[in-house]
Amino acid sequence: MAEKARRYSRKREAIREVLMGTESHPNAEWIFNQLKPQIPDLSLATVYRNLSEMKQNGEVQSVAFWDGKERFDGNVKKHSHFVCEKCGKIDDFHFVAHDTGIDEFAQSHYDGKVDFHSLVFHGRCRDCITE
Amino acid sequence: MAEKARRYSRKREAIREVLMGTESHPNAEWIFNQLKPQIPDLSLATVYRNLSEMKQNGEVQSVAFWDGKERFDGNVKKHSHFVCEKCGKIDDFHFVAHDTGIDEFAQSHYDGKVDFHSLVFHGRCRDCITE
DNA sequence: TTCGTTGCAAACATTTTGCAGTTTC
DNA sequence: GAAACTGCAAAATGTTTGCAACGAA
Repeated sequence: MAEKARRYSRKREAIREVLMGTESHPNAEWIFNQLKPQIPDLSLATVYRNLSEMKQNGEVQSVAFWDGKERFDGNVKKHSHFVCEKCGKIDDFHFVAHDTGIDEFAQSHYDGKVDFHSLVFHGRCRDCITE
Repeated sequence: MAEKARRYSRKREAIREVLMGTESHPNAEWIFNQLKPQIPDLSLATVYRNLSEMKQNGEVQSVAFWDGKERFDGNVKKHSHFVCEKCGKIDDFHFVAHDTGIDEFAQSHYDGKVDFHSLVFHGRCRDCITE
Protein backbone atom coordinates (compact mmCIF):
# COMPACT_ATOMS: atom_id res chain seq x y z
CA MET A 1 0.00 0.00 0.00
CA ALA A 2 2.93 2.30 -0.66
CA GLU A 3 2.12 5.80 -1.78
CA LYS A 4 2.76 6.46 -5.40
CA ALA A 5 5.32 9.17 -5.99
CA ARG A 6 4.02 12.12 -7.85
CA ARG A 7 5.68 13.90 -10.72
CA TYR A 8 5.01 17.22 -12.24
CA SER A 9 2.65 17.20 -15.15
CA ARG A 10 1.87 20.19 -17.29
CA LYS A 11 -1.49 18.73 -18.18
CA ARG A 12 -2.50 18.08 -14.63
CA GLU A 13 -1.68 21.68 -13.79
CA ALA A 14 -3.69 22.89 -16.75
CA ILE A 15 -6.67 20.88 -15.62
CA ARG A 16 -6.34 22.25 -12.14
CA GLU A 17 -6.13 25.80 -13.44
CA VAL A 18 -9.24 25.45 -15.54
CA LEU A 19 -11.10 24.09 -12.57
CA MET A 20 -9.84 26.81 -10.26
CA GLY A 21 -10.60 29.50 -12.78
CA THR A 22 -14.26 28.75 -13.31
CA GLU A 23 -17.36 28.89 -11.20
CA SER A 24 -19.29 26.63 -13.52
CA HIS A 25 -18.65 23.35 -11.72
CA PRO A 26 -17.90 21.60 -14.98
CA ASN A 27 -17.75 17.99 -15.98
CA ALA A 28 -14.75 16.25 -17.48
CA GLU A 29 -15.70 16.95 -21.06
CA TRP A 30 -16.13 20.68 -20.51
CA ILE A 31 -12.65 20.89 -19.05
CA PHE A 32 -11.32 18.90 -21.96
CA ASN A 33 -12.96 21.24 -24.46
CA GLN A 34 -11.53 24.27 -22.71
CA LEU A 35 -8.02 22.93 -22.91
CA LYS A 36 -8.04 21.20 -26.26
CA PRO A 37 -7.29 24.34 -28.32
CA GLN A 38 -4.23 25.16 -26.24
CA ILE A 39 -3.16 21.56 -25.77
CA PRO A 40 -4.05 19.79 -29.00
CA ASP A 41 -2.61 16.48 -27.93
CA LEU A 42 -4.67 16.34 -24.75
CA SER A 43 -6.76 13.25 -24.32
CA LEU A 44 -10.08 13.02 -22.55
CA ALA A 45 -8.75 10.00 -20.69
CA THR A 46 -6.10 12.20 -19.14
CA VAL A 47 -8.73 14.58 -17.86
CA TYR A 48 -10.65 11.71 -16.33
CA ARG A 49 -7.54 10.17 -14.84
CA ASN A 50 -6.37 13.40 -13.27
CA LEU A 51 -9.76 14.41 -11.97
CA SER A 52 -10.19 11.05 -10.36
CA GLU A 53 -6.75 11.22 -8.83
CA MET A 54 -7.12 14.78 -7.61
CA LYS A 55 -10.47 13.95 -6.13
CA GLN A 56 -9.04 11.06 -4.19
CA ASN A 57 -6.27 13.40 -3.15
CA GLY A 58 -8.71 15.97 -1.85
CA GLU A 59 -7.55 18.59 -4.34
CA VAL A 60 -10.90 18.85 -6.05
CA GLN A 61 -14.34 17.80 -5.00
CA SER A 62 -17.28 16.25 -6.73
CA VAL A 63 -20.35 18.36 -6.11
CA ALA A 64 -23.12 16.66 -8.03
CA PHE A 65 -24.19 14.42 -10.84
CA TRP A 66 -26.27 16.04 -13.50
CA ASP A 67 -27.57 14.32 -16.58
CA GLY A 68 -25.44 11.34 -15.69
CA LYS A 69 -22.25 13.37 -15.62
CA GLU A 70 -20.11 14.09 -12.60
CA ARG A 71 -19.52 17.76 -11.84
CA PHE A 72 -16.40 19.06 -10.14
CA ASP A 73 -15.33 21.99 -8.05
CA GLY A 74 -11.76 23.18 -7.68
CA ASN A 75 -12.70 24.92 -4.48
CA VAL A 76 -12.44 22.26 -1.80
CA LYS A 77 -13.50 24.58 0.96
CA LYS A 78 -16.82 23.21 2.09
CA HIS A 79 -19.77 25.21 0.85
CA SER A 80 -23.23 24.57 -0.43
CA HIS A 81 -24.45 24.55 -3.99
CA PHE A 82 -27.51 25.22 -6.05
CA VAL A 83 -28.39 22.97 -8.96
CA CYS A 84 -30.79 24.11 -11.63
CA GLU A 85 -32.90 21.08 -12.45
CA LYS A 86 -33.68 22.41 -15.88
CA CYS A 87 -30.37 23.51 -17.41
CA GLY A 88 -27.91 21.93 -15.00
CA LYS A 89 -26.27 25.19 -14.00
CA ILE A 90 -24.56 24.84 -10.63
CA ASP A 91 -23.93 27.88 -8.46
CA ASP A 92 -22.04 28.28 -5.24
CA PHE A 93 -24.25 29.13 -2.32
CA HIS A 94 -21.79 30.86 -0.07
CA PHE A 95 -24.36 32.81 1.89
CA VAL A 96 -25.71 29.66 3.47
CA ALA A 97 -22.95 29.16 5.99
CA HIS A 98 -21.41 25.74 6.00
CA ASP A 99 -22.15 24.37 9.42
CA THR A 100 -19.57 21.90 10.66
CA GLY A 101 -21.41 21.75 13.95
CA ILE A 102 -24.02 19.63 12.26
CA ASP A 103 -21.40 17.01 11.54
CA GLU A 104 -20.61 16.77 15.21
CA PHE A 105 -24.26 16.53 16.04
CA ALA A 106 -24.71 13.81 13.46
CA GLN A 107 -21.66 12.02 14.79
CA SER A 108 -23.08 12.00 18.29
CA HIS A 109 -26.09 10.10 16.97
CA TYR A 110 -24.42 7.70 14.60
CA ASP A 111 -22.25 4.72 15.31
CA GLY A 112 -20.22 5.09 12.13
CA LYS A 113 -17.68 7.79 11.40
CA VAL A 114 -19.11 11.02 10.04
CA ASP A 115 -16.58 12.88 7.94
CA PHE A 116 -18.51 15.70 6.33
CA HIS A 117 -21.80 16.59 4.73
CA SER A 118 -22.96 18.14 1.54
CA LEU A 119 -25.85 20.52 1.22
CA VAL A 120 -27.35 21.01 -2.19
CA PHE A 121 -30.31 23.20 -3.07
CA HIS A 122 -32.41 22.35 -6.07
CA GLY A 123 -34.72 24.44 -8.18
CA ARG A 124 -34.64 26.67 -11.21
CA CYS A 125 -31.99 29.23 -11.92
CA ARG A 126 -32.99 32.73 -12.92
CA ASP A 127 -32.83 31.97 -16.60
CA CYS A 128 -35.02 28.89 -16.27
CA ILE A 129 -37.77 30.22 -14.06
CA THR A 130 -39.99 31.01 -17.01
CA GLU A 131 -41.33 27.66 -18.06
CA MET B 1 -47.55 18.90 -23.37
CA ALA B 2 -50.57 16.75 -22.66
CA GLU B 3 -50.31 14.46 -19.68
CA LYS B 4 -49.96 10.82 -20.48
CA ALA B 5 -52.77 8.74 -19.07
CA ARG B 6 -51.68 6.20 -16.57
CA ARG B 7 -52.77 2.60 -16.39
CA TYR B 8 -52.36 0.05 -13.73
CA SER B 9 -49.30 -2.11 -14.01
CA ARG B 10 -48.56 -5.05 -11.80
CA LYS B 11 -44.88 -4.62 -12.38
CA ARG B 12 -44.85 -0.97 -11.49
CA GLU B 13 -46.61 -1.79 -8.22
CA ALA B 14 -44.12 -4.54 -7.49
CA ILE B 15 -41.25 -2.12 -8.03
CA ARG B 16 -42.89 0.40 -5.78
CA GLU B 17 -43.44 -2.20 -3.08
CA VAL B 18 -39.84 -3.33 -3.12
CA LEU B 19 -38.73 0.24 -2.81
CA MET B 20 -41.14 1.01 0.00
CA GLY B 21 -40.25 -2.18 1.82
CA THR B 22 -36.54 -1.62 2.10
CA GLU B 23 -34.32 0.85 3.86
CA SER B 24 -31.36 0.03 1.68
CA HIS B 25 -31.78 2.80 -0.89
CA PRO B 26 -31.15 0.41 -3.73
CA ASN B 27 -30.22 0.90 -7.34
CA ALA B 28 -32.20 -0.37 -10.29
CA GLU B 29 -30.41 -3.67 -10.54
CA TRP B 30 -30.96 -4.56 -6.91
CA ILE B 31 -34.67 -4.02 -7.30
CA PHE B 32 -34.62 -6.11 -10.42
CA ASN B 33 -32.85 -8.95 -8.64
CA GLN B 34 -35.33 -8.84 -5.80
CA LEU B 35 -38.26 -9.21 -8.14
CA LYS B 36 -36.87 -11.54 -10.76
CA PRO B 37 -37.62 -14.76 -8.85
CA GLN B 38 -41.27 -13.83 -8.38
CA ILE B 39 -41.65 -12.21 -11.78
CA PRO B 40 -39.49 -14.23 -14.14
CA ASP B 41 -40.45 -12.25 -17.19
CA LEU B 42 -39.45 -8.94 -15.65
CA SER B 43 -36.98 -6.92 -17.65
CA LEU B 44 -34.38 -4.58 -16.28
CA ALA B 45 -35.53 -1.99 -18.78
CA THR B 46 -38.92 -2.00 -17.12
CA VAL B 47 -37.36 -1.27 -13.77
CA TYR B 48 -35.43 1.63 -15.26
CA ARG B 49 -38.45 2.94 -17.11
CA ASN B 50 -40.68 2.85 -14.06
CA LEU B 51 -38.12 4.29 -11.70
CA SER B 52 -37.51 7.13 -14.05
CA GLU B 53 -41.21 7.75 -14.45
CA MET B 54 -41.96 7.53 -10.75
CA LYS B 55 -39.10 9.84 -10.00
CA GLN B 56 -40.40 12.44 -12.39
CA ASN B 57 -43.79 11.92 -10.81
CA GLY B 58 -42.45 12.58 -7.34
CA GLU B 59 -43.33 9.07 -6.15
CA VAL B 60 -39.75 8.09 -5.47
CA GLN B 61 -36.64 10.14 -5.01
CA SER B 62 -33.08 9.78 -6.07
CA VAL B 63 -30.85 10.14 -3.05
CA ALA B 64 -27.34 9.63 -4.35
CA PHE B 65 -25.02 8.20 -6.93
CA TRP B 66 -22.64 5.62 -5.69
CA ASP B 67 -20.14 3.77 -7.80
CA GLY B 68 -21.76 5.27 -10.85
CA LYS B 69 -25.19 3.91 -9.97
CA GLU B 70 -28.21 5.92 -9.02
CA ARG B 71 -29.76 5.06 -5.66
CA PHE B 72 -33.44 5.45 -4.90
CA ASP B 73 -35.69 5.96 -1.94
CA GLY B 74 -39.39 5.12 -1.86
CA ASN B 75 -39.84 7.49 1.04
CA VAL B 76 -40.33 10.88 -0.56
CA LYS B 77 -40.70 12.65 2.74
CA LYS B 78 -37.66 14.89 2.90
CA HIS B 79 -34.97 13.58 5.18
CA SER B 80 -31.22 13.42 5.26
CA HIS B 81 -28.99 10.48 4.46
CA PHE B 82 -25.67 9.01 5.32
CA VAL B 83 -23.50 7.45 2.66
CA CYS B 84 -20.68 5.10 3.55
CA GLU B 85 -17.83 5.99 1.24
CA LYS B 86 -16.35 2.55 1.55
CA CYS B 87 -19.19 0.08 1.04
CA GLY B 88 -21.89 2.32 -0.37
CA LYS B 89 -24.39 1.63 2.37
CA ILE B 90 -26.93 4.43 2.61
CA ASP B 91 -28.82 5.06 5.84
CA ASP B 92 -31.63 7.40 6.66
CA PHE B 93 -30.65 10.13 9.03
CA HIS B 94 -34.00 10.96 10.56
CA PHE B 95 -32.63 12.48 13.73
CA VAL B 96 -31.18 15.40 11.85
CA ALA B 97 -34.41 17.31 11.36
CA HIS B 98 -35.13 18.32 7.83
CA ASP B 99 -35.20 22.09 7.93
CA THR B 100 -37.46 23.64 5.33
CA GLY B 101 -36.73 27.02 6.83
CA ILE B 102 -33.36 26.89 5.21
CA ASP B 103 -35.03 26.73 1.81
CA GLU B 104 -36.84 29.94 2.54
CA PHE B 105 -33.65 31.55 3.71
CA ALA B 106 -31.89 30.40 0.58
CA GLN B 107 -34.77 31.65 -1.53
CA SER B 108 -34.52 35.09 0.01
CA HIS B 109 -30.93 35.31 -1.19
CA TYR B 110 -31.25 33.76 -4.61
CA ASP B 111 -32.88 35.12 -7.71
CA GLY B 112 -33.86 31.70 -9.02
CA LYS B 113 -36.55 29.46 -7.62
CA VAL B 114 -35.47 27.28 -4.72
CA ASP B 115 -37.56 24.12 -4.50
CA PHE B 116 -35.84 21.98 -1.91
CA HIS B 117 -32.48 20.90 -0.63
CA SER B 118 -30.74 17.65 0.07
CA LEU B 119 -28.45 17.03 2.97
CA VAL B 120 -26.11 14.08 2.78
CA PHE B 121 -23.55 13.04 5.35
CA HIS B 122 -20.51 11.12 4.27
CA GLY B 123 -18.16 8.88 6.16
CA ARG B 124 -17.77 5.27 7.16
CA CYS B 125 -20.55 3.09 8.42
CA ARG B 126 -20.06 1.04 11.55
CA ASP B 127 -18.93 -2.02 9.63
CA CYS B 128 -16.36 -0.07 7.66
CA ILE B 129 -14.75 1.98 10.41
CA THR B 130 -11.96 -0.52 10.87
CA GLU B 131 -9.67 0.16 7.95
C1' DT C 1 17.32 4.53 -15.57
C1' DT C 2 13.13 4.42 -13.22
C1' DC C 3 8.55 4.81 -13.04
C1' DG C 4 4.80 8.23 -13.30
C1' DT C 5 2.10 10.15 -17.17
C1' DT C 6 -0.13 10.13 -21.59
C1' DG C 7 -2.74 9.15 -26.24
C1' DC C 8 -5.21 6.07 -28.42
C1' DA C 9 -8.48 2.72 -29.00
C1' DA C 10 -10.85 -0.75 -27.05
C1' DA C 11 -13.38 -2.20 -23.22
C1' DC C 12 -16.83 -1.40 -19.61
C1' DA C 13 -21.04 -0.45 -17.20
C1' DT C 14 -25.10 1.79 -16.59
C1' DT C 15 -28.97 3.48 -18.65
C1' DT C 16 -31.94 4.43 -22.74
C1' DT C 17 -34.47 3.32 -26.83
C1' DG C 18 -36.87 1.09 -31.06
C1' DC C 19 -40.06 -2.08 -32.01
C1' DA C 20 -43.39 -5.67 -31.96
C1' DG C 21 -46.34 -8.05 -28.86
C1' DT C 22 -49.26 -7.67 -24.54
C1' DT C 23 -52.25 -5.61 -21.19
C1' DT C 24 -55.29 -2.16 -19.29
C1' DC C 25 -59.32 0.42 -19.65
C1' DG D 1 -59.84 -0.59 -30.09
C1' DA D 2 -56.72 2.95 -28.39
C1' DA D 3 -53.01 3.78 -25.91
C1' DA D 4 -50.06 2.46 -22.08
C1' DC D 5 -46.88 -1.06 -20.81
C1' DT D 6 -43.39 -4.56 -21.58
C1' DG D 7 -39.34 -7.82 -23.17
C1' DC D 8 -35.71 -8.09 -25.84
C1' DA D 9 -31.79 -6.69 -28.05
C1' DA D 10 -29.34 -3.04 -29.71
C1' DA D 11 -27.76 1.49 -29.00
C1' DA D 12 -26.13 5.29 -26.51
C1' DT D 13 -23.31 7.45 -23.17
C1' DG D 14 -20.02 8.41 -19.57
C1' DT D 15 -16.00 6.50 -17.73
C1' DT D 16 -12.12 3.21 -17.27
C1' DT D 17 -8.26 0.52 -18.82
C1' DG D 18 -4.29 -1.90 -21.48
C1' DC D 19 -0.40 -0.82 -23.67
C1' DA D 20 3.41 1.25 -25.89
C1' DA D 21 5.52 5.75 -26.14
C1' DC D 22 6.86 9.79 -23.58
C1' DG D 23 8.61 12.75 -19.84
C1' DA D 24 10.20 13.96 -15.21
C1' DA D 25 13.42 13.17 -11.62
